[in-house]
Amino acid sequence: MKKFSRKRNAILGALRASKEHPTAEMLYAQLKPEYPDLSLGTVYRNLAMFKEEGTALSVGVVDGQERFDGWTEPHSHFICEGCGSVSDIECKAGDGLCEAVSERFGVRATRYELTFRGLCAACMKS
Amino acid sequence: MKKFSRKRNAILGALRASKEHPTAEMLYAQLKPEYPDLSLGTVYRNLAMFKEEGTALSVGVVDGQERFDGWTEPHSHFICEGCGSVSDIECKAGDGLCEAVSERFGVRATRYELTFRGLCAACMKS
DNA sequence: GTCTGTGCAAATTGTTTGCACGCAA
DNA sequence: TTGCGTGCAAACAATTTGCACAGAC
Repeated sequence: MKKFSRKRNAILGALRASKEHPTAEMLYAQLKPEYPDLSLGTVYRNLAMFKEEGTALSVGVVDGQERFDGWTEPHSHFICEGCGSVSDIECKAGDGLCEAVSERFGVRATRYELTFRGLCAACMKS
Repeated sequence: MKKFSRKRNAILGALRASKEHPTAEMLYAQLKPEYPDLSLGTVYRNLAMFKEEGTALSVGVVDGQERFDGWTEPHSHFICEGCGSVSDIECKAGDGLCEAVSERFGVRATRYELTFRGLCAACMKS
């Protein structure tokens, strides 16, 4: 039976409140002041749990660190190759895409990720 | 000035010949018999170089290991969450997508990745 | 009291790097 | 001969894990 935990709650809250698609370290750094005895391992453990149960999802690994997203509605992402920032992209391009792929390739595709790469507005200036 | 190297050539050849979107370790294991003095570091170094110059590209990190692709024409991927296999998906969905995203979000999107996830045919049976 | 959640630090693992030597130009 | 390419092993860094204790039920 899964029990309540104040820290787990705080981690999920911080993840959902963030728009920067944070890494485990970012969440840890952000929560550490309020929870001085928080441990990085706990952040990793809970993020893995969220991902497993679908409460959160992974945007992928950017510059060697996994980025997480607390917004689970279908949407796309833009990753800046200059500064590594990740932002949301509204893009309702592909309803029925999974069905089409599943049928055509003999698999069961349950979801897809559409990720754009390039330079963000800030990095375009430099 | 960049010089020719027999091993680099072999690595690129093996990558291009493979359909399994191999990891650095997979390529190393495959080439080791023919090149007994091949080193894993060399495989990593050359893959990084290929990625940098656009000769090859990264499919992303699957189960903690980066998967590479020697086929650089635009196409999509299917990743099986059961066995971690990666396969190509023909999908010419989005011409003009980058332009649309760039304009709408004020960034310069130069490419995008469309990745499906689910279960492959083999894993569906179990 | 029982059993899940956590801190802590050590262990693991994919990847990178420094250095001396090998090989292409 | 010049200098890039490589083997090797050590270094690194993100993540995982074992264990004893804390906190939720």
